[in-house]
Amino acid sequence: MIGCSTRRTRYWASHRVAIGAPGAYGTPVVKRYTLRAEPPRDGPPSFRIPYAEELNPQQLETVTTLEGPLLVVAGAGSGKTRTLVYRVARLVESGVLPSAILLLTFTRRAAQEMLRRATGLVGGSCAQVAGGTFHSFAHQVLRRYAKQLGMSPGFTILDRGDSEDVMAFVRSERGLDRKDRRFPRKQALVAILSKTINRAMALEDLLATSYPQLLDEREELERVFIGYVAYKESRQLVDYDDLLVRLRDLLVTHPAIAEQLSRRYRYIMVDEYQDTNALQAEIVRGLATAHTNVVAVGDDAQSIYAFRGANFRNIMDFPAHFPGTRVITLEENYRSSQAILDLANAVIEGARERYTKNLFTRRHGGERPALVRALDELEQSRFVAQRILELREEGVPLGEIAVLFRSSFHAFDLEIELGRRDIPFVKRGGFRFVEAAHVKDVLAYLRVIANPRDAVSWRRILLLLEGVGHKSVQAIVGTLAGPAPWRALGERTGRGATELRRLGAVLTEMAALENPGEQLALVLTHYAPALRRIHREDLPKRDRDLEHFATIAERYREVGSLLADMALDPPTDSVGGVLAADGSGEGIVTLSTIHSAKGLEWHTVFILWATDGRFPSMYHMSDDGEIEEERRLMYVAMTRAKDLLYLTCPMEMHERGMGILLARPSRFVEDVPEALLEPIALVDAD
DNA sequence: GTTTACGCATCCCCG
DNA sequence: ATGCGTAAAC
Repeated sequence: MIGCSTRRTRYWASHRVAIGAPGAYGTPVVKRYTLRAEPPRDGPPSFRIPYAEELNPQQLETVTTLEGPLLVVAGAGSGKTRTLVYRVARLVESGVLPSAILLLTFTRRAAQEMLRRATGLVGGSCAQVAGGTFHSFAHQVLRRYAKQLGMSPGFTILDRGDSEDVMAFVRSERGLDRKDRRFPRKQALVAILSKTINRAMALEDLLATSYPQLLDEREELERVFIGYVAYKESRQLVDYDDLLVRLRDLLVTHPAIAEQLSRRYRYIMVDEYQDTNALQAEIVRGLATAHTNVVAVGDDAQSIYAFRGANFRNIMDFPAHFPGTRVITLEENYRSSQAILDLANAVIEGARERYTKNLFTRRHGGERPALVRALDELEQSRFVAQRILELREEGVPLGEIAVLFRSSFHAFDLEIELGRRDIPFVKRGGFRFVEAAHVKDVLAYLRVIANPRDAVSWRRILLLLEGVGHKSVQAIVGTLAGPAPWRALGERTGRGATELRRLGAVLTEMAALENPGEQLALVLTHYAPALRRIHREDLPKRDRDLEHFATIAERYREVGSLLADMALDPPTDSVGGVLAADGSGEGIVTLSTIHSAKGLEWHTVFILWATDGRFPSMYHMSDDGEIEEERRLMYVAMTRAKDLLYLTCPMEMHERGMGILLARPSRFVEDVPEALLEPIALVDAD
């Protein structure tokens, strides 16, 4: 059973009924037979790994407590990943089948990395361990049980841009896009709906607390959202939130399936628990019906995804949902020097709310973190680039250096400077290449083959045709039917008939192929003229992107998994500057948003734009909760550094519409005792 | 019905 | 600075 969550679940289920979803009524009563958990086995197992020698007492307790609910509050750099890796190894060494372990992480890369390390430890393969993000796990389960849910296994996953397209369509259908009618934009609509779902709030309550100016529009908003849900439902479209909602609903309305899943995954571990939301917490509870072997690992001081509906109080609530939870706290930091930790601790101590632990380290001393005041952004870039070159001279490999920032665009100028000085770097986070218009176009062709009812993609590829606009698209999409609707395209007459015939032909040819690489080759040939006609600027770059995409596609044997990965785990790295002539093995500099740097560490870390207004960002200074999240973000950024930490602070900010503003250092470092920071002023050589 | 040029608001973090 | 909706031109 779903335990203590039953009442709330019912509320949500009936809330869904209101917007046209199947309800939770008539749930059959299932008799339960509890199987004993494994192990115990006969006699104590013998372990190859000397756990007690390699782990501290708290880590050891985490690793050896195999049964029952466990909450691990793990501070930054406290060996959290290491502990999880050893726990997987311990389970396997204890005779648990790898396929009975479920490891839910924030990115798929994190899961893969942990399993790789666990495999190295136990000497056998941990590849059978189920792992990934909540979204990818939900996708797998929904595909497997699609039939019972009345879904096609080939359902299409909408990314945020797709969701916005659908929302814009529904919005204009209701005549809300006229200028005299003030109504939220598509991005805002998607954000509002998503928040009601991820925070489990009624629309009215969300509006009252977060969007009071929209209270008068409540009924119209509700109608738009109903339209949005209906549009998706009739076309086998599933957005990110649907993946979680449908998995949760599956667990509630199909107890037999929940039981089956729970018996299959006897050992569940959830990483980064502070960044899960109410819905994800409910999924965890729904999976733990046949047992309570759930480990939640997280750090309330590192919660940085509230904007996505995450709630760090999930951590505090965990013991209430799982009676008998053992709580273990990891407070020893193995990563950072004392000087860096002192600063980070001082920043987090300024928070309104007390967090659960204080970090300490045995790495006493260390160089004081520096606060570098630069005149403007150009000077900041010059300082960072020059300092990186000096560090390299001093023997710090480029791969051990990272530059972190609040927002992707904060690094634009630095990227130019690094390129000018031939410093190789990779940028993570921010704009992703699958979101570029030309890549989305190409993906749309593959998507209509996989799901012929995917109207979002149909609209996209039809609009590419010359002489076809919104009205014609509407008419054509209305006539599409059956399992291979592209066959009918050639039969249309009038404007754009030739183009449509060409499109019909290429889709027919594609449908006959199985291999994603071959399908894509056809698309690229077909798409080339449209690309040149529509996206005139940056042609060479766009060509390179598509080539890049082709090499990715060739790695897949099946289109469905290619499309799912592009939506759920898209490639984020875009290599800029000069590629490392990497005979040296010294790696390349990492440029990353702080969000994408979660869980990583470097010898030297630069934090750009530690300027009030940029960090904390101006858009997040209105309410206390948001400021607190910015503070935790700063804490996360600082605790990525092992030995050297530089905060750079340009004193001039260029703000849209306001010209140049004089600014102060971030309030988070201004409030800190002076002794913790080394102030540095920049002086020009000439 | 389709395309394009122009004024307006909006700029982040992400699966 | 860029992308959106809207109005006038093709």
